[in-house]
Amino acid sequence: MATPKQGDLQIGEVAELTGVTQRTLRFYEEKGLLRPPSRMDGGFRLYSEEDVQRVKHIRRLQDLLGISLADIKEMVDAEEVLRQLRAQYNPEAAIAEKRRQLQKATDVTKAQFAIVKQKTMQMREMETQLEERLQLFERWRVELDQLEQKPAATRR
Amino acid sequence: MATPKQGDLQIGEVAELTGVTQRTLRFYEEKGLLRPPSRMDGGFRLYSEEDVQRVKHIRRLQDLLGISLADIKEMVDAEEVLRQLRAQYNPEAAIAEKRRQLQKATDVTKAQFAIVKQKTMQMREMETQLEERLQLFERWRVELDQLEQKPAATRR
DNA sequence: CATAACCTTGACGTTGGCGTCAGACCAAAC
DNA sequence: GTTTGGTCTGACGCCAACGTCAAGGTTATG
Repeated sequence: MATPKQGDLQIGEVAELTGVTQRTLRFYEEKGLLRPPSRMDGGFRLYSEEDVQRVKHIRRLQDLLGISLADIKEMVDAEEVLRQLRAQYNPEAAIAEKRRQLQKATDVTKAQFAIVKQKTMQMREMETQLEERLQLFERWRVELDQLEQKPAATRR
Repeated sequence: MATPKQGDLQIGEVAELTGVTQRTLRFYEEKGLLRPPSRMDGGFRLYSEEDVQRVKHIRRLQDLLGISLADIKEMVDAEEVLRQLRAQYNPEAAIAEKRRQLQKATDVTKAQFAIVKQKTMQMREMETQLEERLQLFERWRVELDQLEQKPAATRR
């Protein structure tokens, strides 16, 4: 943990890779959206590639779903459970506990899925609405063209 | 404008119909998202059914696209242009002006359409991701079931 | 006409999601 | 070892999108 392992990134690099500021990264950590990264001897944060992915994921959720960081925290927490499940998958102990965690992760994921699915549908509705409107505009444009043509034709 | 026309609604009713607070309605008016409604003699606001639709629309945009009210204002402004076009469609005067407005409305709508389309696609990506994850969970659950079954079987 | 229920305009408060310093410390290069 | 550049922890600032009084005017109801 003291020796900066290869592949680890400092906060500035992560900021550049993810497109957020350093302040934002510390803020996410503060709010529990990012697990506290390891540190160098001097105290500098050392992020993993996984952390980078997580930040990108958080931003996608923010941008796409437009939900609060608190809600996003719930989601990424569930994914943290997933990570843990994957990690200690071999140790046979506490199967009941694993089952519980798996159930929780499943529930959260299903909830997310429901939200996303509903939003997707509404978005597609809006998409077709806009498409229809564009067609309407096109018809109007044609009408305007004709209005401009006729007087010009009758004039000569 | 002084006589409360039938079908007009006071702010409280609009609030209930749309699910927003009165404060929010005044706030939207302040920010130019709602055109200032007519008033009763005493100064009470009188909204039309169209205003109600507009509020609902604004909320849909907020909820679905997760964009700022400033951006939403641009969108609904464009739709106001549309309304005007529809209203004064007969008067032949100023065809060039109408063409200009139509062009603007078309541009804005196309921009909206692009945004919505992109978001829709990304949402569908996320949808399939979540679906795959759920399937993974299901497989794990089955594995856990087997882990529980085997020791029970070898024990007897 | 009194009284309850609704509405008005300020004006200040709040929350989320960071931005922006300040002052100090750490790391890397010369 | 000193300079240069990245990073640290507070702490205050800021904007959007409202919430929440306060003090008063308006409208409907008995």
